[in-house]
Amino acid sequence: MATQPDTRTEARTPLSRERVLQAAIGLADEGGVDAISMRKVGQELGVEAMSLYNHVANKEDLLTGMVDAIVEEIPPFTPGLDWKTALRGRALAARDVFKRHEWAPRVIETRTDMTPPMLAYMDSVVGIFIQGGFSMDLTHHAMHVLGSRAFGFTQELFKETDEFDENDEMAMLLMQQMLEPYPNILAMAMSADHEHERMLGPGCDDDLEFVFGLDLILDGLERLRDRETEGADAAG
Amino acid sequence: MATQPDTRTEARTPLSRERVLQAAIGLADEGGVDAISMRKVGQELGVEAMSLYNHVANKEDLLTGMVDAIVEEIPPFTPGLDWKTALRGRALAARDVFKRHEWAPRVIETRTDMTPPMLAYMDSVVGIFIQGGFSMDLTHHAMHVLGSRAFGFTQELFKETDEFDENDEMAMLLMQQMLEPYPNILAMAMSADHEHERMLGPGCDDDLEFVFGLDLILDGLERLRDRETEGADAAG
DNA sequence: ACCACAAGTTTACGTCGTACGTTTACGAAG
DNA sequence: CTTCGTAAACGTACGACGTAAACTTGTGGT
Repeated sequence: MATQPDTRTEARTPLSRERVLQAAIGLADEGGVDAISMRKVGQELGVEAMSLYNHVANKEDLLTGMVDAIVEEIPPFTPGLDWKTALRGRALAARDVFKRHEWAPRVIETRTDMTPPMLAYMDSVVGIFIQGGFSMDLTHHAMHVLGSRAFGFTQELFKETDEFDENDEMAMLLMQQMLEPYPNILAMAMSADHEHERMLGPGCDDDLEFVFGLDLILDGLERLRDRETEGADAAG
Repeated sequence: MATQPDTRTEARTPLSRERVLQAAIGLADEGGVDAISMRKVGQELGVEAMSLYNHVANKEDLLTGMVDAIVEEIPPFTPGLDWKTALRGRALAARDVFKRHEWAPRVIETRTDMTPPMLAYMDSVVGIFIQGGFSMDLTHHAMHVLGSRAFGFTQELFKETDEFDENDEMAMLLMQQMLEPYPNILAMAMSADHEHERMLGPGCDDDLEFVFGLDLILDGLERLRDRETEGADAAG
Protein backbone atom coordinates (compact mmCIF):
# COMPACT_ATOMS: atom_id res chain seq x y z
CA MET A 1 0.00 0.00 0.00
CA ALA A 2 1.40 3.38 -0.96
CA THR A 3 1.39 6.24 1.51
CA GLN A 4 -1.75 8.15 0.74
CA PRO A 5 -2.31 11.89 1.05
CA ASP A 6 -4.82 11.23 3.88
CA THR A 7 -2.28 9.43 5.98
CA ARG A 8 0.34 11.97 5.15
CA THR A 9 -1.61 15.04 6.21
CA GLU A 10 -3.68 13.71 9.08
CA ALA A 11 -0.77 12.11 10.93
CA ARG A 12 1.01 15.45 11.11
CA THR A 13 0.60 16.79 14.60
CA PRO A 14 4.30 16.85 15.16
CA LEU A 15 5.68 15.65 18.45
CA SER A 16 7.27 18.10 20.83
CA ARG A 17 8.75 17.97 24.30
CA GLU A 18 5.64 19.66 25.58
CA ARG A 19 3.34 17.10 23.97
CA VAL A 20 5.43 14.20 25.23
CA LEU A 21 5.45 15.61 28.77
CA GLN A 22 1.74 16.25 28.79
CA ALA A 23 0.95 12.77 27.51
CA ALA A 24 3.12 11.25 30.21
CA ILE A 25 1.52 13.43 32.87
CA GLY A 26 -1.90 12.38 31.67
CA LEU A 27 -0.95 8.73 31.89
CA ALA A 28 0.49 9.16 35.37
CA ASP A 29 -2.54 11.09 36.57
CA GLU A 30 -4.84 8.22 35.84
CA GLY A 31 -2.59 5.20 36.23
CA GLY A 32 0.01 6.20 38.77
CA VAL A 33 3.73 6.19 38.32
CA ASP A 34 3.87 2.58 37.14
CA ALA A 35 1.72 3.49 34.18
CA ILE A 36 4.61 5.43 32.69
CA SER A 37 6.74 3.50 30.28
CA MET A 38 8.28 4.75 27.09
CA ARG A 39 6.14 2.36 25.10
CA LYS A 40 2.93 3.42 26.80
CA VAL A 41 3.65 7.11 26.36
CA GLY A 42 4.42 6.48 22.72
CA GLN A 43 1.20 4.55 22.32
CA GLU A 44 -0.71 7.44 23.92
CA LEU A 45 0.67 9.71 21.20
CA GLY A 46 0.22 7.21 18.38
CA VAL A 47 3.95 6.87 17.96
CA GLU A 48 6.64 4.29 18.60
CA ALA A 49 8.54 4.44 21.86
CA MET A 50 11.81 5.36 20.23
CA SER A 51 10.40 8.51 18.71
CA LEU A 52 10.16 10.02 22.16
CA TYR A 53 13.92 10.10 22.30
CA ASN A 54 13.89 12.94 19.84
CA HIS A 55 12.43 15.11 22.59
CA VAL A 56 13.59 13.63 25.88
CA ALA A 57 17.07 12.31 26.57
CA ASN A 58 15.87 9.21 28.42
CA LYS A 59 13.28 8.17 30.95
CA GLU A 60 14.93 10.06 33.79
CA ASP A 61 14.77 13.20 31.70
CA LEU A 62 11.13 12.50 30.97
CA LEU A 63 10.34 12.20 34.68
CA THR A 64 12.29 15.34 35.50
CA GLY A 65 10.49 17.21 32.78
CA MET A 66 7.19 16.03 34.16
CA VAL A 67 7.79 17.38 37.64
CA ASP A 68 9.14 20.60 36.17
CA ALA A 69 5.90 21.02 34.31
CA ILE A 70 3.98 20.40 37.52
CA VAL A 71 6.02 22.88 39.54
CA GLU A 72 5.41 25.50 36.91
CA GLU A 73 1.70 25.09 37.49
CA ILE A 74 2.12 26.63 40.95
CA PRO A 75 0.75 30.20 40.74
CA PRO A 76 3.39 32.91 41.04
CA PHE A 77 4.14 34.57 44.33
CA THR A 78 2.20 37.72 45.16
CA PRO A 79 4.18 39.91 47.54
CA GLY A 80 2.84 42.32 50.12
CA LEU A 81 1.56 39.94 52.80
CA ASP A 82 3.15 39.24 56.16
CA TRP A 83 5.55 36.33 56.05
CA LYS A 84 3.36 33.79 57.76
CA THR A 85 0.26 34.11 55.63
CA ALA A 86 2.46 34.44 52.54
CA LEU A 87 4.20 31.17 53.31
CA ARG A 88 0.99 29.46 54.26
CA GLY A 89 -0.58 30.57 51.00
CA ARG A 90 2.37 29.44 48.97
CA ALA A 91 2.39 25.98 50.55
CA LEU A 92 -1.34 25.56 50.09
CA ALA A 93 -1.17 26.70 46.49
CA ALA A 94 1.55 24.16 45.83
CA ARG A 95 -0.49 21.55 47.64
CA ASP A 96 -3.40 22.26 45.36
CA VAL A 97 -1.26 21.50 42.35
CA PHE A 98 0.23 18.36 43.77
CA LYS A 99 -3.17 17.03 44.69
CA ARG A 100 -3.99 17.04 41.02
CA HIS A 101 -0.93 14.87 40.38
CA GLU A 102 -0.67 12.33 43.16
CA TRP A 103 2.26 10.56 41.54
CA ALA A 104 4.43 13.67 41.66
CA PRO A 105 5.72 13.47 45.26
CA ARG A 106 7.07 9.98 44.76
CA VAL A 107 8.78 11.05 41.56
CA ILE A 108 10.23 14.22 43.08
CA GLU A 109 11.84 12.21 45.84
CA THR A 110 13.80 10.20 43.31
CA ARG A 111 15.24 13.24 41.51
CA THR A 112 18.82 13.92 42.43
CA ASP A 113 19.38 17.39 41.06
CA MET A 114 17.61 20.70 41.30
CA THR A 115 16.06 22.10 38.17
CA PRO A 116 15.40 25.76 37.37
CA PRO A 117 11.65 25.60 38.10
CA MET A 118 12.38 23.94 41.43
CA LEU A 119 15.01 26.52 42.25
CA ALA A 120 12.67 29.34 41.28
CA TYR A 121 9.95 28.06 43.57
CA MET A 122 12.35 27.51 46.45
CA ASP A 123 13.82 30.94 45.91
CA SER A 124 10.42 32.47 46.37
CA VAL A 125 9.94 30.58 49.64
CA VAL A 126 13.38 31.50 50.94
CA GLY A 127 12.61 35.08 49.99
CA ILE A 128 9.55 35.06 52.21
CA PHE A 129 11.62 34.11 55.25
CA ILE A 130 14.30 36.69 54.58
CA GLN A 131 11.72 39.36 53.96
CA GLY A 132 10.08 38.30 57.22
CA GLY A 133 13.14 39.13 59.26
CA PHE A 134 14.65 35.69 59.59
CA SER A 135 18.41 35.34 59.74
CA MET A 136 20.12 33.40 56.97
CA ASP A 137 20.95 30.67 59.41
CA LEU A 138 17.42 30.30 60.70
CA THR A 139 16.07 30.46 57.16
CA HIS A 140 18.32 27.58 56.24
CA HIS A 141 17.06 25.52 59.16
CA ALA A 142 13.51 26.51 58.33
CA MET A 143 13.78 25.15 54.81
CA HIS A 144 14.97 21.86 56.24
CA VAL A 145 12.17 21.51 58.80
CA LEU A 146 9.57 22.39 56.25
CA GLY A 147 10.99 19.83 53.89
CA SER A 148 8.43 18.68 51.41
CA ARG A 149 5.80 20.71 53.24
CA ALA A 150 7.12 23.78 51.45
CA PHE A 151 6.01 22.00 48.29
CA GLY A 152 2.63 21.24 49.72
CA PHE A 153 2.95 17.58 50.47
CA THR A 154 4.14 15.19 53.11
CA GLN A 155 4.84 11.60 52.36
CA GLU A 156 2.38 9.62 54.43
CA LEU A 157 4.32 6.60 55.60
CA PHE A 158 1.36 4.28 55.12
CA LYS A 159 -1.57 5.61 53.23
CA GLU A 160 -4.30 3.24 54.41
CA THR A 161 -3.54 3.14 58.09
CA ASP A 162 -6.19 5.37 59.62
CA GLU A 163 -8.91 5.02 57.05
CA PHE A 164 -11.73 2.77 58.08
CA ASP A 165 -15.50 2.81 57.90
CA GLU A 166 -16.83 3.43 61.35
CA ASN A 167 -20.22 2.04 60.42
CA ASP A 168 -18.96 -1.32 59.20
CA GLU A 169 -19.05 -3.27 62.46
CA MET A 170 -17.40 -6.28 60.88
CA ALA A 171 -14.46 -4.21 59.70
CA MET A 172 -14.21 -2.51 63.08
CA LEU A 173 -14.05 -5.83 64.86
CA LEU A 174 -11.44 -7.15 62.49
CA MET A 175 -9.32 -4.07 62.98
CA GLN A 176 -9.64 -4.29 66.74
CA GLN A 177 -8.49 -7.88 66.61
CA MET A 178 -5.59 -7.09 64.33
CA LEU A 179 -4.45 -4.22 66.54
CA GLU A 180 -4.90 -6.14 69.78
CA PRO A 181 -1.15 -6.55 70.34
CA TYR A 182 -0.70 -2.79 69.91
CA PRO A 183 -2.87 -1.22 72.61
CA ASN A 184 -1.70 2.35 72.13
CA ILE A 185 -2.30 2.40 68.40
CA LEU A 186 -5.65 0.74 68.96
CA ALA A 187 -6.68 3.38 71.47
CA MET A 188 -5.62 6.13 69.10
CA ALA A 189 -7.41 4.55 66.16
CA MET A 190 -10.64 4.14 68.11
CA SER A 191 -10.85 7.77 69.14
CA ALA A 192 -12.07 9.32 65.91
CA ASP A 193 -11.93 13.08 65.95
CA HIS A 194 -15.58 13.96 65.55
CA GLU A 195 -14.97 17.65 66.07
CA HIS A 196 -13.01 17.99 62.88
CA GLU A 197 -14.86 15.37 60.93
CA ARG A 198 -17.87 17.62 61.18
CA MET A 199 -16.31 20.53 59.36
CA LEU A 200 -14.30 18.64 56.79
CA GLY A 201 -15.82 15.90 54.71
CA PRO A 202 -14.33 12.45 54.60
CA GLY A 203 -11.03 12.23 52.75
CA CYS A 204 -10.08 15.75 53.81
CA ASP A 205 -8.25 14.50 56.86
CA ASP A 206 -5.03 14.82 54.95
CA ASP A 207 -5.58 18.53 54.55
CA LEU A 208 -6.26 18.96 58.22
CA GLU A 209 -3.11 17.14 59.24
CA PHE A 210 -1.15 19.14 56.71
CA VAL A 211 -2.15 22.55 58.00
CA PHE A 212 -1.83 21.35 61.59
CA GLY A 213 1.78 20.45 60.96
CA LEU A 214 2.43 23.52 58.88
CA ASP A 215 1.09 25.88 61.54
CA LEU A 216 2.93 24.07 64.30
CA ILE A 217 6.18 24.54 62.43
CA LEU A 218 5.53 28.14 61.43
CA ASP A 219 4.65 29.08 65.02
CA GLY A 220 7.79 27.41 66.27
CA LEU A 221 9.91 29.25 63.73
CA GLU A 222 8.33 32.57 64.61
CA ARG A 223 9.18 32.07 68.25
CA LEU A 224 12.77 31.25 67.35
CA ARG A 225 13.04 34.34 65.19
CA ASP A 226 11.77 36.58 67.97
CA ARG A 227 14.10 35.01 70.51
CA GLU A 228 16.99 35.50 68.09
CA THR A 229 16.39 39.22 67.65
CA GLU A 230 15.62 39.95 71.30
CA GLY A 231 19.01 38.76 72.61
CA ALA A 232 21.07 39.66 69.57
CA ASP A 233 24.48 38.67 70.96
CA ALA A 234 23.89 35.07 72.12
CA ALA A 235 24.59 32.60 69.35
CA GLY A 236 23.86 28.85 68.89
CA MET B 1 30.48 -36.78 36.19
CA ALA B 2 28.67 -38.37 39.11
CA THR B 3 27.58 -36.27 42.05
CA GLN B 4 30.46 -36.57 44.44
CA PRO B 5 30.27 -36.59 48.25
CA ASP B 6 32.19 -33.26 48.28
CA THR B 7 29.63 -31.50 46.20
CA ARG B 8 26.84 -33.08 48.10
CA THR B 9 27.99 -32.13 51.56
CA GLU B 10 29.67 -28.78 50.93
CA ALA B 11 26.76 -27.24 49.03
CA ARG B 12 24.49 -27.80 52.02
CA THR B 13 24.01 -24.51 53.78
CA PRO B 14 20.30 -24.57 53.18
CA LEU B 15 18.55 -21.37 52.20
CA SER B 16 16.17 -19.71 54.61
CA ARG B 17 14.11 -16.54 54.69
CA GLU B 18 16.62 -15.06 57.09
CA ARG B 19 19.54 -15.83 54.81
CA VAL B 20 17.76 -14.45 51.77
CA LEU B 21 16.83 -11.25 53.61
CA GLN B 22 20.32 -10.73 54.95
CA ALA B 23 21.89 -11.27 51.54
CA ALA B 24 19.51 -8.73 50.01
CA ILE B 25 20.21 -6.25 52.78
CA GLY B 26 23.91 -6.69 52.25
CA LEU B 27 23.55 -6.02 48.56
CA ALA B 28 21.42 -2.94 49.18
CA ASP B 29 23.81 -1.61 51.80
CA GLU B 30 26.66 -1.46 49.34
CA GLY B 31 24.90 -0.95 46.03
CA GLY B 32 21.73 0.94 46.87
CA VAL B 33 18.22 -0.08 46.08
CA ASP B 34 18.88 -0.65 42.39
CA ALA B 35 21.37 -3.35 43.27
CA ILE B 36 18.54 -5.60 44.41
CA SER B 37 17.24 -7.96 41.78
CA MET B 38 16.15 -11.52 42.30
CA ARG B 39 19.00 -12.72 40.13
CA LYS B 40 21.62 -10.70 41.96
CA VAL B 41 20.40 -11.87 45.36
CA GLY B 42 20.44 -15.44 44.11
CA GLN B 43 23.94 -14.97 42.78
CA GLU B 44 25.04 -13.60 46.16
CA LEU B 45 23.85 -16.86 47.72
CA GLY B 46 25.19 -19.11 44.97
CA VAL B 47 21.70 -20.04 43.93
CA GLU B 48 19.37 -19.46 41.01
CA ALA B 49 16.90 -16.60 41.23
CA MET B 50 13.89 -18.86 41.30
CA SER B 51 15.05 -20.67 44.40
CA LEU B 52 14.42 -17.53 46.40
CA TYR B 53 10.71 -17.96 45.80
CA ASN B 54 10.76 -20.85 48.24
CA HIS B 55 11.32 -18.30 50.99
CA VAL B 56 9.81 -15.05 49.78
CA ALA B 57 6.52 -14.71 47.95
CA ASN B 58 7.83 -12.20 45.41
CA LYS B 59 10.01 -9.15 45.20
CA GLU B 60 7.59 -6.97 47.12
CA ASP B 61 7.64 -9.51 49.93
CA LEU B 62 11.41 -9.51 49.82
CA LEU B 63 11.51 -5.72 50.18
CA THR B 64 8.96 -5.76 52.98
CA GLY B 65 10.93 -8.43 54.77
CA MET B 66 14.06 -6.34 54.43
CA VAL B 67 12.58 -3.27 56.09
CA ASP B 68 11.04 -5.46 58.77
CA ALA B 69 14.47 -6.82 59.56
CA ILE B 70 15.81 -3.28 59.74
CA VAL B 71 13.04 -2.05 62.02
CA GLU B 72 13.69 -4.94 64.35
CA GLU B 73 17.25 -3.68 64.73
CA ILE B 74 15.92 -0.65 66.62
CA PRO B 75 16.69 -1.22 70.29
CA PRO B 76 13.62 -1.81 72.48
CA PHE B 77 11.99 0.97 74.40
CA THR B 78 13.19 1.57 77.94
CA PRO B 79 10.47 3.23 80.01
CA GLY B 80 10.88 5.55 82.95
CA LEU B 81 12.00 8.74 81.25
CA ASP B 82 9.94 11.87 80.72
CA TRP B 83 8.13 11.86 77.41
CA LYS B 84 10.34 14.32 75.59
CA THR B 85 13.69 12.70 76.21
CA ALA B 86 12.10 9.29 75.71
CA LEU B 87 10.80 10.29 72.30
CA ARG B 88 14.01 12.01 71.37
CA GLY B 89 15.96 8.91 72.32
CA ARG B 90 13.68 6.64 70.37
CA ALA B 91 13.93 8.76 67.22
CA LEU B 92 17.70 8.98 67.46
CA ALA B 93 18.04 5.26 68.05
CA ALA B 94 15.95 4.60 64.97
CA ARG B 95 18.02 7.13 63.08
CA ASP B 96 21.15 5.26 64.01
CA VAL B 97 19.76 2.12 62.46
CA PHE B 98 18.57 3.79 59.31
CA LYS B 99 21.91 5.44 58.79
CA ARG B 100 23.40 1.99 58.45
CA HIS B 101 20.91 1.25 55.68
CA GLU B 102 20.55 4.32 53.54
CA TRP B 103 18.31 2.55 51.05
CA ALA B 104 15.68 1.81 53.68
CA PRO B 105 13.78 5.13 53.72
CA ARG B 106 13.13 5.01 50.01
CA VAL B 107 11.92 1.43 50.30
CA ILE B 108 9.69 2.16 53.30
CA GLU B 109 7.96 4.91 51.40
CA THR B 110 6.88 2.46 48.73
CA ARG B 111 5.32 -0.04 51.20
CA THR B 112 1.56 0.18 51.27
CA ASP B 113 0.72 -1.82 54.36
CA MET B 114 1.84 -1.85 57.94
CA THR B 115 3.71 -4.88 59.17
CA PRO B 116 3.90 -6.16 62.76
CA PRO B 117 7.41 -4.82 63.40
CA MET B 118 6.34 -1.42 62.10
CA LEU B 119 3.21 -1.47 64.21
CA ALA B 120 5.19 -2.50 67.26
CA TYR B 121 7.59 0.38 66.85
CA MET B 122 4.81 2.88 66.23
CA ASP B 123 2.93 1.56 69.21
CA SER B 124 5.88 2.31 71.43
CA VAL B 125 6.03 5.87 70.12
CA VAL B 126 2.31 6.42 70.52
CA GLY B 127 2.64 5.05 74.03
CA ILE B 128 5.19 7.70 74.90
CA PHE B 129 2.76 10.47 73.98
CA ILE B 130 -0.13 8.96 75.88
CA GLN B 131 2.04 8.33 78.92
CA GLY B 132 3.19 11.92 78.61
CA GLY B 133 -0.31 13.26 79.12
CA PHE B 134 -1.27 13.94 75.51
CA SER B 135 -4.87 13.53 74.47
CA MET B 136 -5.69 10.87 71.90
CA ASP B 137 -6.51 13.57 69.42
CA LEU B 138 -3.28 15.46 69.91
CA THR B 139 -1.31 12.21 69.84
CA HIS B 140 -2.83 11.43 66.48
CA HIS B 141 -1.84 14.82 65.12
CA ALA B 142 1.58 14.43 66.65
CA MET B 143 2.23 11.20 64.81
CA HIS B 144 1.35 12.94 61.57
CA VAL B 145 3.62 15.94 62.10
CA LEU B 146 6.48 13.75 63.12
CA GLY B 147 5.97 11.64 60.04
CA SER B 148 9.12 9.82 59.09
CA ARG B 149 10.98 11.70 61.81
CA ALA B 150 9.54 9.23 64.29
CA PHE B 151 11.50 6.65 62.35
CA GLY B 152 14.64 8.69 62.46
CA PHE B 153 14.79 10.00 58.95
CA THR B 154 13.53 12.79 56.77
CA GLN B 155 13.55 12.54 53.03
CA GLU B 156 15.89 15.26 51.89
CA LEU B 157 14.27 16.61 48.77
CA PHE B 158 17.62 17.01 47.01
CA LYS B 159 20.60 15.43 48.60
CA GLU B 160 23.39 17.42 46.99
CA THR B 161 21.97 20.90 47.25
CA ASP B 162 23.86 22.45 50.12
CA GLU B 163 27.05 20.46 49.94
CA PHE B 164 29.96 22.31 48.41
CA ASP B 165 33.61 22.74 49.15
CA GLU B 166 34.14 26.23 50.44
CA ASN B 167 37.84 26.11 49.62
CA ASP B 168 37.39 25.27 45.95
CA GLU B 169 37.16 28.77 44.49
CA MET B 170 36.37 27.45 41.06
CA ALA B 171 33.41 25.49 42.34
CA MET B 172 32.24 28.44 44.39
CA LEU B 173 32.30 30.71 41.37
CA LEU B 174 30.45 28.21 39.27
CA MET B 175 27.80 27.81 41.92
CA GLN B 176 27.41 31.55 42.28
CA GLN B 177 26.92 31.84 38.55
CA MET B 178 24.42 29.02 38.47
CA LEU B 179 22.43 30.51 41.33
CA GLU B 180 22.56 34.04 39.99
CA PRO B 181 18.87 34.04 38.96
CA TYR B 182 17.92 32.93 42.47
CA PRO B 183 19.24 35.64 44.77
CA ASN B 184 17.61 34.38 47.95
CA ILE B 185 18.91 30.85 47.63
CA LEU B 186 22.31 32.23 46.73
CA ALA B 187 22.39 34.39 49.82
CA MET B 188 21.39 31.47 51.99
CA ALA B 189 23.94 29.16 50.40
CA MET B 190 26.74 31.67 50.86
CA SER B 191 26.15 32.10 54.58
CA ALA B 192 27.70 28.91 55.89
CA ASP B 193 26.92 28.31 59.52
CA HIS B 194 30.37 28.39 61.05
CA GLU B 195 29.07 28.26 64.58
CA HIS B 196 27.73 24.79 64.18
CA GLU B 197 30.40 23.57 61.82
CA ARG B 198 32.83 23.95 64.67
CA MET B 199 31.10 21.51 66.97
CA LEU B 200 30.00 18.97 64.44
CA GLY B 201 32.37 17.60 61.84
CA PRO B 202 31.59 17.80 58.15
CA GLY B 203 28.86 15.46 57.00
CA CYS B 204 27.04 15.78 60.30
CA ASP B 205 24.91 18.61 59.02
CA ASP B 206 22.11 16.14 58.43
CA ASP B 207 22.10 15.22 62.08
CA LEU B 208 21.97 18.83 63.12
CA GLU B 209 19.04 19.60 60.87
CA PHE B 210 17.29 16.49 62.09
CA VAL B 211 17.45 17.35 65.78
CA PHE B 212 16.66 20.98 65.02
CA GLY B 213 13.43 19.91 63.37
CA LEU B 214 12.69 17.28 65.95
CA ASP B 215 13.09 19.68 68.86
CA LEU B 216 11.08 22.38 67.13
CA ILE B 217 8.22 19.95 66.71
CA LEU B 218 8.45 18.49 70.19
CA ASP B 219 8.47 21.95 71.76
CA GLY B 220 5.47 22.94 69.70
CA LEU B 221 3.60 19.81 70.73
CA GLU B 222 4.41 20.37 74.37
CA ARG B 223 2.96 23.86 74.21
CA LEU B 224 -0.20 22.53 72.61
CA ARG B 225 -0.56 19.86 75.27
CA ASP B 226 -0.22 22.41 78.06
CA ARG B 227 -2.70 24.76 76.44
CA GLU B 228 -5.12 21.84 76.05
CA THR B 229 -5.08 20.90 79.71
CA GLU B 230 -5.15 24.44 81.04
CA GLY B 231 -8.46 25.36 79.36
CA ALA B 232 -10.01 21.90 79.39
CA ASP B 233 -13.35 22.86 77.85
CA ALA B 234 -12.38 24.77 74.70
CA ALA B 235 -12.09 22.43 71.72
CA GLY B 236 -10.73 22.81 68.15
C1' DA C 1 15.88 17.95 -9.54
C1' DC C 2 18.65 17.18 -5.93
C1' DC C 3 20.14 16.60 -1.33
C1' DA C 4 20.68 17.29 3.70
C1' DC C 5 18.34 16.90 7.66
C1' DA C 6 14.94 16.16 11.09
C1' DA C 7 11.48 13.00 12.69
C1' DG C 8 9.70 8.55 12.99
C1' DT C 9 10.35 3.30 12.48
C1' DT C 10 12.45 -1.19 12.90
C1' DT C 11 15.24 -4.35 14.80
C1' DA C 12 17.86 -5.94 18.39
C1' DC C 13 20.12 -6.52 23.00
C1' DG C 14 20.33 -7.08 27.81
C1' DT C 15 17.78 -7.03 32.19
C1' DC C 16 14.02 -7.53 34.80
C1' DG C 17 10.07 -10.36 37.60
C1' DT C 18 8.17 -14.64 37.68
C1' DA C 19 5.19 -18.87 35.83
C1' DC C 20 5.95 -23.61 35.07
C1' DG C 21 7.98 -28.08 34.63
C1' DT C 22 12.02 -30.97 35.93
C1' DT C 23 15.67 -32.72 38.70
C1' DT C 24 17.96 -33.65 42.89
C1' DA C 25 18.78 -34.85 47.97
C1' DC C 26 17.14 -36.80 52.08
C1' DG C 27 14.33 -39.17 55.66
C1' DA C 28 11.12 -42.80 56.50
C1' DA C 29 8.98 -47.28 55.35
C1' DG C 30 9.32 -51.62 53.37
C1' DC D 1 19.45 -51.75 50.82
C1' DT D 2 15.88 -50.38 48.16
C1' DT D 3 12.01 -47.44 47.41
C1' DC D 4 9.53 -43.47 47.43
C1' DG D 5 7.25 -39.04 49.01
C1' DT D 6 8.52 -34.49 49.70
C1' DA D 7 10.76 -30.28 49.78
C1' DA D 8 14.10 -27.55 47.81
C1' DA D 9 16.86 -26.02 44.03
C1' DC D 10 17.34 -25.85 38.95
C1' DG D 11 16.43 -24.55 34.08
C1' DT D 12 13.73 -22.81 30.64
C1' DA D 13 10.65 -19.60 28.94
C1' DC D 14 7.75 -15.39 28.43
C1' DG D 15 6.53 -10.77 28.26
C1' DA D 16 7.77 -6.02 29.56
C1' DC D 17 11.09 -2.84 30.12
C1' DG D 18 14.94 1.01 28.63
C1' DT D 19 17.60 2.18 24.89
C1' DA D 20 21.52 1.70 21.12
C1' DA D 21 21.94 1.66 16.23
C1' DA D 22 20.60 1.36 11.67
C1' DC D 23 17.12 2.37 8.52
C1' DT D 24 13.19 5.01 6.14
C1' DT D 25 10.59 8.90 4.95
C1' DG D 26 8.71 13.40 4.39
C1' DT D 27 10.14 18.42 3.94
C1' DG D 28 12.62 22.76 2.83
C1' DG D 29 16.61 24.94 0.64
C1' DT D 30 19.34 25.32 -3.31
